[in-house]
Amino acid sequence: MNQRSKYKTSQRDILIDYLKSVKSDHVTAGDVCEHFRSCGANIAQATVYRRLESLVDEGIINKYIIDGNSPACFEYVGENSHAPGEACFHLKCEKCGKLLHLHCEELDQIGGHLFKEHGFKLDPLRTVFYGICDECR
Amino acid sequence: MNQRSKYKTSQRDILIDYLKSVKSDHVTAGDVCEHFRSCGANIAQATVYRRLESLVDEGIINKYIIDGNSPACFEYVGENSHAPGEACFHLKCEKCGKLLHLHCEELDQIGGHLFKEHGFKLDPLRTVFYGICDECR
DNA sequence: CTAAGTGCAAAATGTTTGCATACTT
DNA sequence: AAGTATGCAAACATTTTGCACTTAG
Repeated sequence: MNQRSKYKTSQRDILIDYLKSVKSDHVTAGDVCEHFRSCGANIAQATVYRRLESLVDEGIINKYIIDGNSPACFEYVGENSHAPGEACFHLKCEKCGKLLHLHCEELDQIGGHLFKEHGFKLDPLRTVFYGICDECR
Repeated sequence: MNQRSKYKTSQRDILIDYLKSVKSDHVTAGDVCEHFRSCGANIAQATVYRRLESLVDEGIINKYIIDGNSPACFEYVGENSHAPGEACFHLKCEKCGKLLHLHCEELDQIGGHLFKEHGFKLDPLRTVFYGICDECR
């Protein structure tokens, strides 16, 4: 953690551009590598993982760990970001595997509650709610 | 999923006994293997993983995926269980790594809210809240 | 020039699988 | 006897690492 990039390399730029271009889609490190392989941008897998990690630390992208055995996924959230309003909750259906994004005022409050009552500063970006979605019931 | 055990084997019993004996502690599959290795109970790693998975499906133990890169951990919750009152929330500190258990009325309501407003049936056993704990701030 | 980033291939980690054998029912 | 579980080792998938080389500042 806290491994922010210090040099501006072409690989870093290309990576950001790609993430920006698929904005709001969640892509895995594998997806990114695959994309670069197919479009001829030769960026090593290790670099993808390393840069992805540092971009997370810089707040340019978010990392979501949806479930232990599938790869983590990443999402562009903006270079001048940390706009707290942008954060959305993630609901993962245990049945169909779908990942739902949810903006909800009321849910926002649980962060405040956890903080005030339990001294716990919730990180909505890392937190995923598991359950069964509407369609699957 | 849904791979409940059909035969009652000695390995299954020994596994349950062990999980019961460390009740309320979270142990990883690795911990379990290690324990069996050191105490002479020769149970293969594959069996540990297979039985752990089926015990989860039977509701005898719970599985928590704390974060993508560390192993999942398991906790005994009882053979005649599924007592809904037992469910507690899990808070994971991203800094010190501590895993906190939390019983909270108010939090219980978010399940109801998600269900009524968003048609999502929350599974509190699988859901882990990430953030920074009291001590680490 | 120096610190940081890159690519490659190899290692590490946690979990799953194929298959022959052994155990439950 | 039929069906399931076990043990072993090998396979997997994702992510990390070591090291020589290149690049940005």
